[in-house]
Amino acid sequence: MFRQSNLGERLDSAVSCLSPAGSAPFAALVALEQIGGRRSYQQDEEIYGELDPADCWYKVVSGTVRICKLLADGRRHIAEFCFAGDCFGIDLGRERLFSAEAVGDVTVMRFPRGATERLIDEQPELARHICDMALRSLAHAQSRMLLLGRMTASERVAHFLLELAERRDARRFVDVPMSRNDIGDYLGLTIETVCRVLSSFRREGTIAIPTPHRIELCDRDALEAAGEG
Amino acid sequence: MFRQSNLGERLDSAVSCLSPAGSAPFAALVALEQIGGRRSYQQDEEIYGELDPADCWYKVVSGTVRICKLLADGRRHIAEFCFAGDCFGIDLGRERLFSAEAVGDVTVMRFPRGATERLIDEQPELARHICDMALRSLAHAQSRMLLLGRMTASERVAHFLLELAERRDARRFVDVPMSRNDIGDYLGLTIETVCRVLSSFRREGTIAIPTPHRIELCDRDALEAAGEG
DNA sequence: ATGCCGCCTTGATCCAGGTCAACCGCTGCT
DNA sequence: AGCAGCGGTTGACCTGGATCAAGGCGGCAT
Repeated sequence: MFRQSNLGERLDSAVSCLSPAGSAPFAALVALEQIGGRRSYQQDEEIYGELDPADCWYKVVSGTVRICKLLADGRRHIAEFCFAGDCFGIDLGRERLFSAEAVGDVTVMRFPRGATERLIDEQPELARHICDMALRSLAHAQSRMLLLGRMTASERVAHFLLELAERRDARRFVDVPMSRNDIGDYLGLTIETVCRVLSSFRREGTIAIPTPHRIELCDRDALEAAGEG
Repeated sequence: MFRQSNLGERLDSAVSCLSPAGSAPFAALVALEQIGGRRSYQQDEEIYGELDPADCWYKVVSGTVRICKLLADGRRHIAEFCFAGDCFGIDLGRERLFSAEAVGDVTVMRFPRGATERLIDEQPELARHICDMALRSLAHAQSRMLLLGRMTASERVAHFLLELAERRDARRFVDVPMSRNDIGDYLGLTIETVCRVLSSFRREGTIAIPTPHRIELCDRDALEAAGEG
């Protein structure tokens, strides 16, 4: 639908972190690059917090970002992980509803909202592209709702590993930049349950865990079977 | 941001069922109405099924629609309920990932996808409006993920009642067109748990249940407290 | 090197919500 | 009227995953 751009990076995401269609029109993307500024964050540094003004959006250059929310009683929910090429922080309201934090060291491009809206007015194709990304994210959010609402712990973890492998273009060895705690909060499980499921997959020979942050998919079929009834 | 339209109906939704911003530009909406056709469905009739071609989208005129997915083993997940004014079936792919069914008797407007895309090309403002709707739905999907991933049964049901009241503009008496089963599949609970939580709210005087499909919110504060820690 | 600290892993126990089952009450059919 | 069927409600019991607790292990500072 859209002409292939040579900027190379995808405009991925999901819920205020939009997922990639094809590529946006070349001219629009070049113009976008003009208004963005580069910025880096250390491990666990906050990129923005809940209730901060939502006056800009971001694209991950390198590293991993988590989009999350903390409830009053300490429960935490991670809405999304964003990897290199993914966009996040595209919100409608004036204030952030979620916070964004660096999982490891992270570099991002930062785009002011005002300039982007002006750009959209000049280049209507851009609106269509963002619309596309939003709809794609919506579909992703849908499948996550299904996962959170109706899937068992094993199904969630299997699904997570496969998603991770796909999004990071990994065939056999997947590196897992986030902590077990982060995984738990992303999947609606506790850290202990995540560990136990991973261990049981390992015992069954489905995966190997050379280090906690590197997982080998030994039997992808078994994983896919575990990921969906 | 957008001029108020006098078409009266909102373009609501969430995940392939988009939520309302303000109103789209008048001219664009008038043009939209031109290409739509009206159609009615009986209770539990399928409007479209999974894997059907996604060649059109819909707007609810009257009644309630459920957007859902059935897993192989019979587990069902309801992604969204759509009420009068809400849009649904705006998908990116060629095939439906979810099905849409009439909760009760339903009347919808049906819009061909091709004609809509041509209209968007002519009226770029429309793309921006759809983008807006998609982002709004994304925010809604986010909060549902939090609910499904991290909230207790009581919190889910309280949240559901408040959401229902708000979306249907009800102050004290909320009518509940869907079955307990539908509610369970929407909230990631069983029918029995939904019943039990409703009964416990009733026992505490938070709500009254004159009929199964009509609920009185007697103590909204208590409900709001139950809906969020 | 050594000791501390944070993250991961594993085991033991608990409980919220699922499962199974009975029954109620309404509706529609004979 | 009588009865069958279906959705809703309630009770008894079970279980998957949470919670609580105890190490293990690697990295880093002293």
